[in-house]
Amino acid sequence: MISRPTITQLASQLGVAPSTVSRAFTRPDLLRPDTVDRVLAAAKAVGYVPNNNARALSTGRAGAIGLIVPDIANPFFPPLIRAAQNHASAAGLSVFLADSDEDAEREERLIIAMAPQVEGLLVVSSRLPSTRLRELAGRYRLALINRDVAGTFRVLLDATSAIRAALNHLKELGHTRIAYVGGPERSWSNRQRRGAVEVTARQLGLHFTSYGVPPGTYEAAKALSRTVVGKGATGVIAFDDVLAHGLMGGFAEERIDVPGDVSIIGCDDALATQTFPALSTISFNVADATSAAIHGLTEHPSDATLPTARITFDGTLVLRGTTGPAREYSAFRK
Amino acid sequence: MISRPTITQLASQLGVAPSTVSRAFTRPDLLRPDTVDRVLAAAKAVGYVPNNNARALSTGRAGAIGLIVPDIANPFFPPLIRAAQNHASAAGLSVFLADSDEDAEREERLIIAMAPQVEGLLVVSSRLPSTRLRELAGRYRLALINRDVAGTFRVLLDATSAIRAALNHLKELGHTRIAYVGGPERSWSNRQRRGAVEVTARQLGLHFTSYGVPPGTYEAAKALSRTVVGKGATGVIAFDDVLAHGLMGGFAEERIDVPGDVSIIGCDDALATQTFPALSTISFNVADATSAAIHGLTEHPSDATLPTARITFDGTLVLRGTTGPAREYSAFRK
DNA sequence: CCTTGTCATGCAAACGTTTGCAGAGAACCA
DNA sequence: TGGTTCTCTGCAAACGTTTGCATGACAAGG
Repeated sequence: MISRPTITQLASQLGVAPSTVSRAFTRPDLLRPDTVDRVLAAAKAVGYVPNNNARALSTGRAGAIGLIVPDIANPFFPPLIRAAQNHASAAGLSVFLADSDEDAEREERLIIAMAPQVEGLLVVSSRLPSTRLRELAGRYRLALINRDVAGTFRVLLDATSAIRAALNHLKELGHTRIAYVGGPERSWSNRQRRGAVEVTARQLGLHFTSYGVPPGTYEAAKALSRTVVGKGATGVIAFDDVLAHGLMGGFAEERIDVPGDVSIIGCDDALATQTFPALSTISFNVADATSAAIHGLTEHPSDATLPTARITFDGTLVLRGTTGPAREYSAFRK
Repeated sequence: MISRPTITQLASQLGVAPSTVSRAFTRPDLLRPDTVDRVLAAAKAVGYVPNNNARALSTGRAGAIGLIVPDIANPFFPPLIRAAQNHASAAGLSVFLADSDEDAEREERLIIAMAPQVEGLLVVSSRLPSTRLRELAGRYRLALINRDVAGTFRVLLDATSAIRAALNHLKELGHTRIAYVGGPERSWSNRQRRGAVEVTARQLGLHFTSYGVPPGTYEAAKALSRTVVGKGATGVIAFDDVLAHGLMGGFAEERIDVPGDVSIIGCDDALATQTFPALSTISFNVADATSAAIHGLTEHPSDATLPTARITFDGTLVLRGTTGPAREYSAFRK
């Protein structure tokens, strides 16, 4: 910014060719070590920084990746964003972040606008229909996270086994009536988790009810809390920690004790211990998953779309303070 | 991506000059309307998207701004980030996001690395020393948010008047012993808020104590909660909602009732009603502040640093459920 | 019919890099 | 000494735009 030195100026100042300066940065192995030192020292002295745009234009590589999330305010995403930043910058890439605001059309516009400007796009928890996504993945370099579309490159956080552990745990505590409180309908994670709860409940002979909170907000979950417990569920699995937290907020207002009256397990481990009692939840290694996705983007030739791949990471059940022995069904019913 | 059409190809296909195609996008007023239509239609048909890098190289304008925040996971920032996205894209700019991780050195490295690649940098809640910041602002186009450094372009969320209102409110409720629980020491907001609480308390004849939770985390605040109330404060102002929430978590564990035993007011209005009882707090118009900062970046000639400016937005006290009449000091002391 | 002016478009240079190719020495070997 | 190989560096073209200037067409005015 503000008319910075160019490679040419630096070169003439040093009495070498521009290409030599360039190579000092990109292929130092081709130069005599002391030449490299000389160039680098001069560069530092005058504050030379390579112009990324010129570089991108010349090499055809953008030096950046895009990251699209449905809702940056959802606490699940910041750690993921941070991981993406770190892995990207380790690979010499910047990241463009965009928020689709849970809106499929906006998401698609973002993909189309960003894709040509970057080396690849990390699309997290896409709200687009699978067919559309497959089409886009055929045109652009997309790596999906938490969306299982056949024929694409995707990395998935799989809650299945952790949910099985969760329901086993609840059953051991004597719970027989289980509820699942779901989030956004377009969310693959939501459908996957609901399915896992349902089939596991059936296998274990537990009564299962499903609720939905499409907006996926704290408030909406809170508003639902009375219903959930009124129908007799004593063990509830929430789509994510935000909903779990919302349910707990509702319970608190209704003087329903957690875990005395009802046990609750969240998902994502995004709220850590910011809940009282501390939330039992399902934890994922988000950093590894993000790393895998970025590797997919960077390790494949940049002139083609990504290969088909399906990489999964299992979640683990972490028990904190919101699960406890079941109470008799009618004992606390208001 | 994946060998997209260039302006030249599109031009020869249409039988016009590349410059005509270029102008159809950038200066359509110079062309005959039907020419513009023809070009735009053809562009859409072949999926032509202007290459931002080439454009940036040619114009010298990067088409992007940078955004640096200390901790993306702090709920204060996502709404700000979102606002930045929206305002930037309205101005035809993308945004590069970076997280300094509360680390001053890392922040400086980020500024130096990003500044040359963007049209300007939004530095939010900087942790750098003022002198350093002033120096950087003299070299790069920086707009600071929530950091008051003379001689720079800065927009500030000013809590002073809201804090005065808060303390008046607490006094009316009968509170005489006020505590401030601060956050990161390098944070200007923290120092400003602490100062405001201190002078207002003095003016109102209230007993004032100050605490600090340098990491600024929920856990740290929670750990401090016993101390705060043990020393007799019945009214506490927290640096931000995260800390307020942490304190409430601690109080809940200690069976200290909010607002029965202690009243608490947060700041930032970032946790909305995600707390039980709903948190009284100080709310800011973050979107407007962000907009002002971005305007600063975009409305000034891009070949110079930003003019000195100091734009402030006042916060407003929003009372929800965490403030109530003071109890006798010893009445609930354990 | 000539001049002047306006409007729409084309030409070509420039933006700051990268990189294939070529050339200059130096070093080695016979 | 002459040839060969190697190492290092320079030259120049290319990447896809934008934009100042030039040009041609056409209309209006005299």
